[in-house]
Amino acid sequence: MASDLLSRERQDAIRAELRQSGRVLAGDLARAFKVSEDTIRRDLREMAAAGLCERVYGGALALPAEQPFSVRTGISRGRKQMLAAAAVSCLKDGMTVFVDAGSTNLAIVQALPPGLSLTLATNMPAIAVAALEHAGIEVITIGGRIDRHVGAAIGAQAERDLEMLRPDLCILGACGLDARAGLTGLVYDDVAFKKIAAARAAAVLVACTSDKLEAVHPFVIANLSDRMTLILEADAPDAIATGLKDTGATILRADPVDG
Amino acid sequence: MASDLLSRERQDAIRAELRQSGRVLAGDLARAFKVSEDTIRRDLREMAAAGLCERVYGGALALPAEQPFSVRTGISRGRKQMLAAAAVSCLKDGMTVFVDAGSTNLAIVQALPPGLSLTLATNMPAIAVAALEHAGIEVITIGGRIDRHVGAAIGAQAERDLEMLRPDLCILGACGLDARAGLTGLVYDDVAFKKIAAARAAAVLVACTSDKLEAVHPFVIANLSDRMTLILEADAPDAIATGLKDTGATILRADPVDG
DNA sequence: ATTGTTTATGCACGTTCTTACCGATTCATG
DNA sequence: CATGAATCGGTAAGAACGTGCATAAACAAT
Repeated sequence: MASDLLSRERQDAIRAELRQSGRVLAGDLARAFKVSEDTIRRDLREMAAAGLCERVYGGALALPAEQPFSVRTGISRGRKQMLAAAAVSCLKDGMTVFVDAGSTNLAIVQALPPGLSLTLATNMPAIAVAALEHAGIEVITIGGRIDRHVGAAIGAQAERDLEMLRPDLCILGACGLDARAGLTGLVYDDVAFKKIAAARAAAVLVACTSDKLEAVHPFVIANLSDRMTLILEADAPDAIATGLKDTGATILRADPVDG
Repeated sequence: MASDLLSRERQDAIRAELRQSGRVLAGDLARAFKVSEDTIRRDLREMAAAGLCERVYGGALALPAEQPFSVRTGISRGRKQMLAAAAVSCLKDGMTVFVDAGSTNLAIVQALPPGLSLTLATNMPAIAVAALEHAGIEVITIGGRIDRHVGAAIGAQAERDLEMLRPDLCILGACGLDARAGLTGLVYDDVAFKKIAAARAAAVLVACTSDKLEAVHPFVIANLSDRMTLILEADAPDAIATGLKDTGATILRADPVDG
């Protein structure tokens, strides 16, 4: 390994190693980069703080890409459940629906009532697995390279597969939702995919937890329009809701009672 | 098993083992990880405190909730686990592997050791989800209509996706395995897909529970040849094993001991 | 050029973590 | 109830850790 790296380069190299083998040891890295273990520890601490790895005693581990679902799903499962219930009301027998990646969308699919018959396409394996639990659903997967961060297929192959579909409804996973900026996302390839998916559907539905409201991310998925239905949580501020409604989108509130 | 694991990694490995076989013994784990039983006991205590397992005298049990998988997987879980361990020994870092549908193959993917870096393609969403649990694996899905009976994408679109791959190894799910009839299957579309998958790979591996031995189904996937490796259970009759070996295939026996 | 500021690094220190060993206790089983 | 295995709590050694501080390099402003 090279010896004279900038700290940023070193961290990138650590990230690469982490991606490859899933784990790094502080001592090994210090020897490889010919710096003190203190420096490595500082790097690992920073990377952990930035959410790039999990710091453990002795080194660091790559965080399981599954974290978005197992952890995030667990944290706010109750709230997502309510969003899901509201989303289900927009589905009708016989519809063809494309379901984008995201833990909220996974909750929606899990919450589908038995007996509903749909054709459901998705690029996220976990959603496909959940959909297969329901007897009435015809499942179609969009293939391609799975992005660990998103947990779903995105990229050229996935976009090509998408072109076989003209769904009645596209259920998009949101990263940021803002009346002016529209629907925005963090990961470029993911956004590119969502954009195509949204464009091909007759209607678009976004179920959005309150923490995503008024968030603006660097890449634009779509502007809000009357083609869109937004499902907000019961506690979403009225001011924001009316602001969103002014864009022409349909606003649904998740029912606060039960869970 | 690797010897020099971080404590967190060890606990993750225990969790994986717990997910698959449902139970672990303190003594076995101590031997497998080459640490004292005290250390294992401390791990199990912590995991139990964190609600990740149930501590019992002698080891620990998986929580009932941790077994969300299909009925078929559960039936012969222990035996599949042993087949999986043998199959893992055929995989090497950097390989590109296509993994066909099947509960045995799902067990294989779940049993992959942490740190192994592979490119893994599959047509079965549940396998993709399992593969994403492993940090070092690049996952590619084959899209298409999901056959409910098979639990994976088969049909025209899936076969088209397959043409982008030239895997080093194809891990096939078997329905019937017989020295004369070769590898056979019940579902026509599924067989057609498997046939293409097998033809495109440099080598083919089949992990086969004993109940599939000498079974002959209506559709032929492939004849046995020296391109094939067959993994049999420890209790498979020797007569059948030698019969299979005469076709030129490599025969591996799943080790009955250890876990 | 010089001065001050920021950043990266290494070192020293006390602290925390992990582990193995030991003794006392509890448990499963005949 | 007797016995051996499994368990728990405590302890000690050694590794890993974080913090504070000093040094050095990079950079901006004067």
